[in-house]
Amino acid sequence: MARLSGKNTKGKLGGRGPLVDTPKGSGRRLRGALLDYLGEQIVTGSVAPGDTLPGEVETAEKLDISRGAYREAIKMLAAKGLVESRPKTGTRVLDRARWNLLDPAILRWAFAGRPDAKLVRDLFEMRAVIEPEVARLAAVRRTAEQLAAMEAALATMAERGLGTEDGRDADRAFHENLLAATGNQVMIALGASIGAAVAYTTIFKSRSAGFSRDPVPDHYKVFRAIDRQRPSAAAKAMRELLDLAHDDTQHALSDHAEREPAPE
Amino acid sequence: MARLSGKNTKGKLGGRGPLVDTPKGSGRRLRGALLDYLGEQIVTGSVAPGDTLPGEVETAEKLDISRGAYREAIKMLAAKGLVESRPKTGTRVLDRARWNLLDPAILRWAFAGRPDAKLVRDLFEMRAVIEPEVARLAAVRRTAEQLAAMEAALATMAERGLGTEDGRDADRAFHENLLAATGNQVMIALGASIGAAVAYTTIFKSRSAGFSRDPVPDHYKVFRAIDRQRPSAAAKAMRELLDLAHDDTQHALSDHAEREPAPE
DNA sequence: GGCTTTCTTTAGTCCTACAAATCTGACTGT
DNA sequence: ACAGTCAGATTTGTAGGACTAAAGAAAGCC
Repeated sequence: MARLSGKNTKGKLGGRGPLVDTPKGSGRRLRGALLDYLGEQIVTGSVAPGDTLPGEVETAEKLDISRGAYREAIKMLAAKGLVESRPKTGTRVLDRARWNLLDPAILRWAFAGRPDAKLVRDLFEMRAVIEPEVARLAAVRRTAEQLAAMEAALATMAERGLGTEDGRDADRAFHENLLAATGNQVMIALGASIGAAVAYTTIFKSRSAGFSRDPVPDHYKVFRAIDRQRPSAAAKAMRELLDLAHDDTQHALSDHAEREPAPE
Repeated sequence: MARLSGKNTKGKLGGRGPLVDTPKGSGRRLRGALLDYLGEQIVTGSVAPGDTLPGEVETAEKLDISRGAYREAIKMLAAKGLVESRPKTGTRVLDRARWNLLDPAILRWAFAGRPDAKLVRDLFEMRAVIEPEVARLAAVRRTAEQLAAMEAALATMAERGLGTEDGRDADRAFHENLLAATGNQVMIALGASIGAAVAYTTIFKSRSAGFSRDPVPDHYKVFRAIDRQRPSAAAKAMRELLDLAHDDTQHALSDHAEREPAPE
């Protein structure tokens, strides 16, 4: 029993009310909300690596949820490598190096607030390394179905534009089929993560600069090279596409954040 | 795999028997064992994507553990994208495409039994794409400390050989410092996952062929190029290193498994 | 002074009960 | 006959309690 809801001045998770504003008996995916809350706190740095979270009982009471729900959320964080729990010691945030950074949820949390410029740069650097090779492989291994799907996606992109939800979905579909065409599970998994992460930053692109550039020609170049089974041409076209996308994103980011002077 | 009786004929989780042989009240990291058990079952394909696991109460009773512990294990699987739970519907195994394949635990489960030849090939393909670029970046960005650490690791490798635990640790340390030298979080995370996965297959290499090749010269070539800040030379040396490692691994795998005729 | 033992804190496990979600199928109104 | 709605059944979700085991810290012993 003993549901104390007024002690808001203690640990890192400090003073806030109930996690979801639903009164108390309406349990609406409580653990999910808690997970997002904690995950974001950790990934954005509100609780730093090395810190130990307050005890389970304490936190559960403060957030007004059951200990079981809290534990399940913590276990999911542990599964992603964000925290580690041991008796007596408590639950502590692990070092960033041990985080499962490619986990889509972690990337989502990382981009929940303002995007971290360094992370965006690292992601694009990774993209620049793998995506041309993805295109190269796809040019050799693609099936007719994948080719057709890419063409269809391209058509939708051209018709709707990247300003619309449908257009962005088509963009994603294009890249997904491209990845699938490699037939490489690892690249598919990695590409999906990175693609999702980059998609979060696309929102900034659309907000700040308003898509001054038409992305369809670049994509079409890639598509045509893959259609004609020209590996090197596909890789080259993809490099160009990425360069342009990177430029746009950097522009958008620097427009959005004068306060972050690129810590290098 | 004698722990829980042979094959799963009845339910998907088949057999019975306590998960850990500790006598029921001695809770020795119960959830961890359960997690490994379930994860391996899923990743190795004993329960196929689309299947729904038996109910929580039923399974918990059968495995002789509490429902809470079982739920926590399931939630960790869910955090890795392996399963999804919904009321009434139950918990179902997600499609492979939604798995977080880069998660170290998933890779560990994948290599728990005999290595999947296709996965090994995909991993090496990915390595071949990113590691030369990692070396290229490291050649430009490496610090003096990282250089020293790599040299020390190299010395240990030369002294102890890859047949020893120390030698393998040094190998890992070499690659870790190489990754760190890129300064790219994403590459560090990905490299760590892939490196760990490849390390599992190294066991097969050492078992079957007995390391006919001395790996130190290849590594030293990479090191020297990075020391002298020659990006292209570093990338080239890394490509050669990977080619040799790939050859060795393929050899060892085909020695070990005549039954798998490369499904391509 | 160094080693061992006990103490105490905290996560780990278990249990029971109830709430919420959601699929199924019967029921009702048109 | 058909569609929409509602009750029932089933399964996960949440709650809150008690107890166990691990592990650091302090007391005690040699």
